[in-house]
Amino acid sequence: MAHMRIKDIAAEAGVSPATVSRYLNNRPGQMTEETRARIAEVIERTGYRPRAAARNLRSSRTNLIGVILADIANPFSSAMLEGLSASAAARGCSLMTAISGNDSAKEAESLTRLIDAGVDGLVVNTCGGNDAAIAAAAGRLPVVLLDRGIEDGGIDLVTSNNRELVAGLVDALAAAGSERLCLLTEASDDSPVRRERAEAFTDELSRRGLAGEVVTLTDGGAEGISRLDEAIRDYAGKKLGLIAVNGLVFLRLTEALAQLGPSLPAGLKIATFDDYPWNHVLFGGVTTAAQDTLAIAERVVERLSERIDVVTTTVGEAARLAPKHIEIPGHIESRASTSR
Amino acid sequence: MAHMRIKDIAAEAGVSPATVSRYLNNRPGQMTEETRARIAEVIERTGYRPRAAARNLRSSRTNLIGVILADIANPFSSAMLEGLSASAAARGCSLMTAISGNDSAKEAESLTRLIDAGVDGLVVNTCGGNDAAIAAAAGRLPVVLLDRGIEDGGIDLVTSNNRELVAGLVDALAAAGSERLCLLTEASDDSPVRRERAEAFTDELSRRGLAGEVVTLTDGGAEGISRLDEAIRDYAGKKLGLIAVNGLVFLRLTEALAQLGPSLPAGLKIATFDDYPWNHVLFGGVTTAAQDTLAIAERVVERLSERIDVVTTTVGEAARLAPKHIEIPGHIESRASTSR
DNA sequence: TCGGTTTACGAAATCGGTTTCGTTTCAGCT
DNA sequence: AGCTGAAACGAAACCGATTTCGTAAACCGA
Repeated sequence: MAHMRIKDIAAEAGVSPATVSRYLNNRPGQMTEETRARIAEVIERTGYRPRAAARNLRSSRTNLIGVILADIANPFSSAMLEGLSASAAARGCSLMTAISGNDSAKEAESLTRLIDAGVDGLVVNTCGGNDAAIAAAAGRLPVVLLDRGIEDGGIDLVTSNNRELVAGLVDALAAAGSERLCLLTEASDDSPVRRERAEAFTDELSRRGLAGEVVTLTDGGAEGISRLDEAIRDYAGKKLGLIAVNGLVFLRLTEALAQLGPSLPAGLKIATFDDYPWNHVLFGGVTTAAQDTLAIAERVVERLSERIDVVTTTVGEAARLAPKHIEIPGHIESRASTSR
Repeated sequence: MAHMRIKDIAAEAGVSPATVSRYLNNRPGQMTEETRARIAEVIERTGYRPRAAARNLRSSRTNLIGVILADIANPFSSAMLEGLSASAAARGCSLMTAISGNDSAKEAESLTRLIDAGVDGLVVNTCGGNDAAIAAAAGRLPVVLLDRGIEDGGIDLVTSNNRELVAGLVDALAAAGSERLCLLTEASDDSPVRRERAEAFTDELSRRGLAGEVVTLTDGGAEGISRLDEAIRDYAGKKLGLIAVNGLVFLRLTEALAQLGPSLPAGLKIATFDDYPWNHVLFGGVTTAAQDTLAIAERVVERLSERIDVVTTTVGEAARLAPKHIEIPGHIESRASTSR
């Protein structure tokens, strides 16, 4: 037979389609061990697979999770995607992905495209500029924000414990003898993550009575680099410690320092966020605040599943889950760049 | 109204559901400019969005493209994903992604999960071990292989023009004065890509009358590195040139060379495949065979779309498209590591 | 003016599952 | 035996679009 339908299976097994459906979804309406076995045998023998579209239509459930990522070039994002994929698969769900490439318009378009496709829930690593649209989406279906929140609040958010990680890096630099610290950021990146890290940084400095500041590199290589040189010169002889607020800033920092020579100027210590592969290699190893991407992904999917279950179970508007900010601890990889 | 259905729109516009459907899919059966406008107005006003599941069921088309990636940590893969996402979106399709993590079992599972979900076609960057399953899948729906072919053949394959890229790297090294060349590979990687590059490498050497060989690093850091040291020592004083067969091998090479100092031993030249971000930084810039990931992605989606159209259009088994191997030219980024 | 095509559109079947609402059967209890 | 309640299952409605088929009106050339 070209295409088996549930009624064919039912006929073959001598039961009704309803019973086969119950079997497929192992529903509470129990069935005899014998009929169960008979249906199983027929399905096994014929290699029958239920048509997802039909199932989706009637049950208005797709087992699809939409994922919108801001920047897949960022290893954080790709690690996240792998984690999400695994966690979703473990729950029998597939991922529909869209990449916004840090373009708000594309992000908005992805939002509607995924919702129109009927995803059960949405994971959004927003690039910003769509707070209203995201809030609206969250009103229509479960949404969990990944790494970057939106102003509104009211939506679940899963991030690393940035304050702790910042403290860890400051620790490492201080222990390595740095007397003044700079947190390097980029002008173009005004994300909540960057802001949170910057705040935590200044808080941490004042808590410890350390000198330092947040240095924003303007975009466009040359200017940013000269700005950096300046910062380094300013502190020359004062045991400077640098923290790159993310992996991209760290790369730019590396390029800038390259002209000063392959190893760090005496007394200069470096640390960075995001555990990129090259962190093991550059400067003989850079001390890194590593995020636990797998754990983050797992929590995101877990949380989303909870919400999806609530939506499909609850009748009224009661029993809503209160929005949470879930923080996943990361850890510090101490490497050569902060050895004494 | 809670959920608008097409019949509601039809009633509101004073036409039949069939006409609204024609409007939604702008079908050949033309309609009056006036009714078109009336329908458009109602849809606009009500914010109606057709239910994808219903549409999928009836038309047995989902506008979904399944993507299975072997290793998302590889920047090649993430760049590819971004390209695929963009190309698919341009055709009104969404991506369903699965990450096999180079695990054959997961790949097989992803294969059936995506097919069951009803994707219109499949892009597979296989990790190997599922040739039969993939060939079977290709018999049931359009499949395009990405970067890695399978033995069978008979399935479309899109790759870079590896032979040309190998020749380009050999060129660069020869021009930089290298007298003996090594292509560094890893034992665990027995992919067709690696084999093709290795073949092209030896062909190219003999064509030019250059000395050299393929060196396979055994896996597990220590042993691989000692093997590399050996290779380097063997050729000491003979102007050695090294080519890393891919970005991961290059990273390991870098670690191994780190103990020899931050800059290259005199006379040692290096080049690598895959334009990773750190290639700009390490050794002051590494000459790289860069693949045109965007072009590859575009061709993959284009080819898949062709096949999908053929499937949904053609009645009989006639008019099949012959399988093709499409090669996309890349280019060589000359950097400091191969300057004279 | 009249047969023959198009064109614009509607009625109803259809896609293939799930879900609701019975109905039958049978064990357990009085 | 008669009653009750639960367990096992079937009949038929249903999800919301698309698609086929048919028809009335408009158009067109002779």
